[in-house]
Amino acid sequence: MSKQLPLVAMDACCAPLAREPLTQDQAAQLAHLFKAMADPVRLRLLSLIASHAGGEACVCDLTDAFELTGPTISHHLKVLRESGLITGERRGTWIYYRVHPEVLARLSAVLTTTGAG
Amino acid sequence: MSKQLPLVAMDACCAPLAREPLTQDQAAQLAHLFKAMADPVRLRLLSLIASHAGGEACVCDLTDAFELTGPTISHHLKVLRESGLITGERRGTWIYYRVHPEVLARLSAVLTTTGAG
DNA sequence: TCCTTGGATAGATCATCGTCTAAACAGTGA
DNA sequence: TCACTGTTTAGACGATGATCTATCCAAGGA
Repeated sequence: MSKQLPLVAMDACCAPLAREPLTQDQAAQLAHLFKAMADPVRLRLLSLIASHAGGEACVCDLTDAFELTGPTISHHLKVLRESGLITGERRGTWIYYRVHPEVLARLSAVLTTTGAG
Repeated sequence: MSKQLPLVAMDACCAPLAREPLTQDQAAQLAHLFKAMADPVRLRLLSLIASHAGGEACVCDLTDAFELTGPTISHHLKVLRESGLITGERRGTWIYYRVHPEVLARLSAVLTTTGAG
């Protein structure tokens, strides 16, 4: 569980899309985040974790929702983790994941169109 | 300028991610949209169009902002168009693009975390 | 009609991504 | 220590995607 720097990098990002053009750096950062969410499995994983009781879910809960092998789920979780969208914490046998709501909120803010006509 | 059905398909989508798990269909639709935005060039294109005076921009305005060939820009615009994020309209010599704010707003709503604890 | 300019399409190439199997690592309990 | 379960890593393979060059289509003016 190492590189979650994108979370920090997001600090600089951004005014709403409809407000002013993105710089190349901002666009690259955002694209990285959107790419992490640009997969049906990862989107469902994210919503499964975010909406789970207590705001966290263990991998065992997640795997059952898909017809995919363990390693594939693990791969997708890694992508989400390295994008800073979720964090994982081991407690005993299981690892529990939870979302970083600030990142989601920031993304939401970038896409907002209200008051930016 | 044909298939912009995703716009319609979005009608069914969705409660905020943190509210309830996405169905497979919803996840697939959203992933399609996020994939369209998961590229720095397309993100900048989108922000350039959305923030341009009058809410629209012609391709000639857009091309200058990138060190890419015309066909490449055209390709990216096509991806955005087919995702329902933008529409193009020819007026005389030039083609003008504008964003579909509802789609952006819907995406923003899906990512919102307020009131979904 | 022909030429010029704005923009899209076709087809190729190279890189990235999603998935798998096999193997390794991390805890738990006997 | 060994065996068992949960999870990640490594490496491979096929599919998808970003970009290019070459070509084509649409509109305007001579």
